[in-house]
Amino acid sequence: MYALVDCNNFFVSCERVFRPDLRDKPVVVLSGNDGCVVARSNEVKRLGIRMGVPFYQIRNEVEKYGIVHFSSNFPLYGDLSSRIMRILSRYTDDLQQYSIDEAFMDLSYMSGTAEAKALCERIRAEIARGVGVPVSVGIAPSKTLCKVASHYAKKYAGYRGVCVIDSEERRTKALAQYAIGEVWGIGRQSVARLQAAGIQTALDFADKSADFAKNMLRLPGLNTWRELNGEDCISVRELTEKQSIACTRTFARGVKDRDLLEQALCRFCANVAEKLRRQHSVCRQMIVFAHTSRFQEQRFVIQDTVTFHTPTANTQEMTGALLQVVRAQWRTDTPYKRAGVILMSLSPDAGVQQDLFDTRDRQRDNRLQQTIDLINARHGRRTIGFMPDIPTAQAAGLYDIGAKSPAYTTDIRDIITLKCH
DNA sequence: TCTGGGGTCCTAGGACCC
DNA sequence: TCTGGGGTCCTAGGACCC
Repeated sequence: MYALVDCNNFFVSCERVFRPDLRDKPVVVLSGNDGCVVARSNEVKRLGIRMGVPFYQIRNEVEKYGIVHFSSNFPLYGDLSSRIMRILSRYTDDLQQYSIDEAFMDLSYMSGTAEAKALCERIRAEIARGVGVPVSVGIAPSKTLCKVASHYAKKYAGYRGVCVIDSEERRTKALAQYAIGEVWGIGRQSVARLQAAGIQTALDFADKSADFAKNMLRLPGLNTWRELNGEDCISVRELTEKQSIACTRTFARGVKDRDLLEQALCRFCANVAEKLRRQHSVCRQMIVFAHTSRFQEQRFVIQDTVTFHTPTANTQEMTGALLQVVRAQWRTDTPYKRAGVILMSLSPDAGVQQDLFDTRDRQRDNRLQQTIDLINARHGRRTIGFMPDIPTAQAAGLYDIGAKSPAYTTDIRDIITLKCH
């Protein structure tokens, strides 16, 4: 038996924690450069504004209904998320965090679903009181059914935030009203194929044979089919050790200056390398890219995959390789709109295979890197680093973040002040 | 004019091995 | 003219997720 704890309209709810005046107002949170809508309050959902729609396309609605918008503030969301996860971890030995705003709790130690439901109601109240974010809970024997249950918990106020699927009758009733495209793991391509075969609801699919599911959608589809039929067979990888680490950005305006592009990429590189070291990994491959707008007819691309013979987590070494790529492929007068660094083929930093012909003094590199990390940990991020880097990305005009809320919980300068009279 | 970012898993096909 | 069988590993790309 699992419980899926899922935050309602997470980013919007985070903003509302410190802006209670917006609790019943229409609110959206936007992606980078205030490009697209990535979170909507219920009021906004009711207006029919779709997830992912470009913000400029809803200017009229924003004006008409007084929709309040925020640029995304990940330090805030990440911090509130970890507070919620900490609460959840007190009630299970096996907490599987699936994303920033949801986690599965293994509740098989509970005696029955009534007990589990009561516990989840308490957890829900504790999170509301301790963090201020509303959550919904779905309880069921498989993760896919938990997703279905949490959907109903959100949709119908009568559930008071906790919905349980614990009998054959409840399962079939829930799946019969559940559109196939809403099922976890069934995306657009799969929906098209299934609908062509006459399948409309989750129950239509669950009632077919295992062979049908496998032939239609391969192994992942078969697993979804099993889960819909109550079998627990999808595992969620622990979030702690990443398989790949990326930092990519779209620039508000095209970058035509090579120095500026190099500075931006070097900062991305410093970011990913830092994350890599924090999880005690090294990488063997690094993808570096920069390209022009994907909405333009003619596209120009800088892209290369660098392979490190000796896997590394050293910012200096990675930065050097990155600059070589940019300098080899750079075109003048090309407005690069998006760029990024992606690290792949990660492995633990203990037990790195040495290269007999390695020319770098890795022990020395590591001592320098550790010292830099130590200084930055003590005196703040990017107190020192490797050139080229940008002192402040905003100063360089690379991004638009006009409506970002303060870092209420992660920067002492942004802490709220209470005035008591 | 303006159109995000960061992940995972699976599969097919090629290179290579004996 | 005829041209094996059974594997592993790696990679690119697709599909999907939030």
